[in-house]
Amino acid sequence: MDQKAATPRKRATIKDVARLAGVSPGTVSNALSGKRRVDSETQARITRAIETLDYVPNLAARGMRTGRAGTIAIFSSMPTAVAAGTSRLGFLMELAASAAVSAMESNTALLLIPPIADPGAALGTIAFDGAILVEPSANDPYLSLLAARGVPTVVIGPAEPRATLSVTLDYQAMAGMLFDHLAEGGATRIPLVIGQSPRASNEVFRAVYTARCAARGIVPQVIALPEAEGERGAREALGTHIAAHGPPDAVLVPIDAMATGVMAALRGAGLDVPGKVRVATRYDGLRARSETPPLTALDLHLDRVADLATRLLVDTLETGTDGASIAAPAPELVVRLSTARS
Amino acid sequence: MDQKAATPRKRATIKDVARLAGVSPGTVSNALSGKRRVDSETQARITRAIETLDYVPNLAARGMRTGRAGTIAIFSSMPTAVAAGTSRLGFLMELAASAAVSAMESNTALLLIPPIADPGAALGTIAFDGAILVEPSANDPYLSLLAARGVPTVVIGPAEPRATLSVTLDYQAMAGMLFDHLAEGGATRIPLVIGQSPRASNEVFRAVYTARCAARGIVPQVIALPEAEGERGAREALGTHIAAHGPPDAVLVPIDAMATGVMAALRGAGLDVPGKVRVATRYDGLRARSETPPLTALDLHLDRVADLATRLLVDTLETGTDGASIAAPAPELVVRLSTARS
DNA sequence: CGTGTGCTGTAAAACGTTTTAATGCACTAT
DNA sequence: ATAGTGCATTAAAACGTTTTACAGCACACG
Repeated sequence: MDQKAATPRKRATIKDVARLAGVSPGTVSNALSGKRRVDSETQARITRAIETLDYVPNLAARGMRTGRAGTIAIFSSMPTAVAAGTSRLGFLMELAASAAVSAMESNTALLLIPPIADPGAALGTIAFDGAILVEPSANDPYLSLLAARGVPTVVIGPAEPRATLSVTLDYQAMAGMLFDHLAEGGATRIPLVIGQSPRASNEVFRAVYTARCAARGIVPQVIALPEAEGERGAREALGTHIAAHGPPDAVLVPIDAMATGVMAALRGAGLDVPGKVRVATRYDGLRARSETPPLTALDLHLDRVADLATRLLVDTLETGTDGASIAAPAPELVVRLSTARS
Repeated sequence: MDQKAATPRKRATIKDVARLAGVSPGTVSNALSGKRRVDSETQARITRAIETLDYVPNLAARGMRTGRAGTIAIFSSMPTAVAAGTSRLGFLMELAASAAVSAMESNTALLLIPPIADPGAALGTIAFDGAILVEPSANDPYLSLLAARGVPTVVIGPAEPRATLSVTLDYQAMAGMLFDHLAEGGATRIPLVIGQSPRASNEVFRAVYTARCAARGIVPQVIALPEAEGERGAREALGTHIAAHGPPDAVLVPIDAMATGVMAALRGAGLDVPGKVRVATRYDGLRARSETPPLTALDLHLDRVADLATRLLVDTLETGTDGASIAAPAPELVVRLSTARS
């Protein structure tokens, strides 16, 4: 039964095809790419030759000539890789999955680049024509590296002055929707639990939060802590906060890892959700949904966001035009049990 | 402020480096790859030249010479792309995320290949050295295509005679663990809701199920339906089943989309989970966890599975040795509310 | 002295495409 | 007739590496 390993025949090249079809390699190339007309009769001979020889073009050679790799890369910056962990990964993966199919529709393949220790060195190892950068932080190392290498890059995230291409997420709207939803039940004690790093997301949420608090005449309670402490940090911080200031009516906690901590703290304090306290977070991912009760969150339409980003990128690559900035579709509130009306 | 677009300087080539360092291109190549010794003093001159010229190797050219693309691709076969949808996607993405970091550790990038309409054509468009194929179906088109192209492929899934490389998932163990867990409460009416396509997963689950039913002297109730009907199909099928045969004690429903349908049917019939009926599914993903109540499932250790597969693949690529088959780590039961003891 | 033997280095030949400039060739318009 | 105009095709030059075969040189060994 052991089939002898088929002779490792050298793969047919474009020259072989040309010879068999009785034309020059150049003509075969044109027939393949459609860059110039070739007579329909020779066209036919060529396709026949391709079939019989089972020819498949050598992409490295083509790439060398054209200077294109036929791939785009999706990055998540995330210097503190480990801390962010699965939750952030879900966000990225949702984008990646959609980007992959959009890219494929444009005859481009998607490279999934995990957070890496030495971006500078690694970038030289990977061939790609353009990049999608997900929620870069304040002054992200990737952004400068990619710019330095002259790689067209579309940023998914906050409006980023350094980026020529972007699909901008409206953190303002997100914060507003979540806050209003929590406040509309008449809540007056609504702490904001948030990361303290200088990401746009943190800053905007904080700003909107304080503004709306002021508008409603309720006193803001900002609990900022390092992202790295995530779940545990949020649990402890909210615990001591409750001890000091008494129980809240609601909690706005954009980062889902922290939301888990918040839920634990509330359970610990014997505060029923949503009975006593209503809770909402930002990203409607695995984490928000597997909480008990599941958390109200935002549908950010990440599939469409990824699709927009990918199309923008490949368009730019193809036309060579200069950048553009597209707004992401408006987020939608997904009301779950954690904010159910009593 | 508007910085004039930097002159689009042509990128430095290895020749430029050679010239500046006063050596031949060949020597630079050797210095870079370490394939041959080069004098430490010239080595130093070369690295200096590389830095001042900001040289970064042209990967297409290198790839053409070496015949290596520096990438591996991860595929999910899934001809019926849409039907499978998000749930299956989660499974794939979990693998992909881990594979991406493992690959990167081996200086390889991971291509995320979505299900595509015309695999045969598309494969010629993408450059990769090896492939990871996730749960290929009975006679998967990809498997033959990849084999025909001579691309080393590791299969994650059932033991697959056609594959020389694989990380095998133990469906037998999975089915056994889930069944025993459901049966151990003394349940005697335990329908199996399952897909009817000839995937190994379906077949093994069915076989184990009937065997264990026989062992316990309980009568098997197999409800097989097309995967494509997924959630809705399972809901309707279980509904009519209950009408005909009365309520079950437990339901074993490996495919998570169908599990959602099963939960709906049970709710419809007024059967409390886990009070009246206990339910378990296979993949512990978004879907299982966001069910109410969340479903007992299996932790398949997909991160380790992906890591094994990736390492196996790059090892094979590097050493050129022949295939091997590795067993995936044993699955672990994750007991959730859907099978809580009353 | 003559001959082997390491050690660094080089020149030049690939690798398989795409692209550029040129070549016929058949027409049409003058 | 002559010149001009497309059109389909071709020959050959790139593209930037790696690799192969060879050369020089110093040194040790007989």
